[in-house]
Amino acid sequence: MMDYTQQAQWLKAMAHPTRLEILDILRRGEECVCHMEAALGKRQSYISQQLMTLRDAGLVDSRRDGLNVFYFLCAPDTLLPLLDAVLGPLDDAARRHLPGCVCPHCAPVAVASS
Amino acid sequence: MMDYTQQAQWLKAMAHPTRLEILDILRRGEECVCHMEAALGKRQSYISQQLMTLRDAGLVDSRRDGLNVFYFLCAPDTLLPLLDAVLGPLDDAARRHLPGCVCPHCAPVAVASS
DNA sequence: ATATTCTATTCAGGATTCGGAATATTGAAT
DNA sequence: ATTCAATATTCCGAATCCTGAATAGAATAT
Repeated sequence: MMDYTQQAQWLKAMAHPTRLEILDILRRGEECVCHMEAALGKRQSYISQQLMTLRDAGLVDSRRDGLNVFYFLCAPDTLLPLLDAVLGPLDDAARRHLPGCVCPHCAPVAVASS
Repeated sequence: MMDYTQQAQWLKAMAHPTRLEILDILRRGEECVCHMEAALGKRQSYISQQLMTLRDAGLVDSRRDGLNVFYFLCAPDTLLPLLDAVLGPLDDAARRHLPGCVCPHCAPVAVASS
C-alpha cells in the first residue's frame, strides 16, 4: 500500500505562491538569498522563512560561500519534472541578471574599476 | 509576469494524504463516492468533504447517475502528468474491483442469480 | 406518502499556519 | 575586539484548516 504522506508533505511545501516562485528561480540553478530578495521584492527575513520551510520539507538545500548562502534544488531528478508539470517548461528568455541585484551571479563585474 | 497563485491553489488542494489517494483512484477513471468509502476505509461525510475541497479547487467534477454520484478528474491533460510526477506512473496491477464494495463498477454482476 | 439509500452541508473545537517585526547568528574585514 | 553585511530564527496575533458529529438533501422504490 502506498503512503501518500511523504508526497503530501512535498506538495504542501510547494503550495504557496512565494515558495513556488522561489522554486521557479532555483530550477534554473542555484542562487543566493539576496538574489531572491531582489527578484521577489520581499523582505529578507520573509524569504529566509520560506526557504526554511522548503529546506525542512527536503526540497532545497544550501551551501555557504563566503558571505553568501546559495540555495539549490535537493532532488532535481524528481523535482524538476514536477515543476515542469506545475509551472510549464522552462523558458530561457527569463533572464538571470536582475537590474538592481548585486549578488555574485548578477554583478560579477567588480574586479578592476579605478 | 507569472502568477503562481493559481498553481499554488491546485497544489494546496492536492497536498493532503486522503485527497492524494482520492486522486490516485480517479486517475484510473471515474468512481462513485461509495467506492472511495470502501477503498479508503473512511466515513462518507469525511470523503464528501475532501471531494468538495477538490471540486472547489477545480481538480475534479461530478455527475449524477441515479443514486450514485460519480467523480472524475477535471483537466486530465494537465492533471494526469502532474499526478504521474507526484505518484509515479500508473501501475495497472492495482485492481478496481474492491472486495467489499457494492458500487456499480465493482459489483455489476447482479443480473441473473437464482 | 414514506422509507431507504446515497451524498452534501453545516457546525464547532482544537490544531496549524500565515505574515510581519524584532532579534540573533555567522563570517569577513579592519 | 569591533563593525558590517548576509542570512537565520523567534515571537505572536490573526486567519485558516482539520476532522468528526450531526443534520439535510436528492433520487428511487414500495
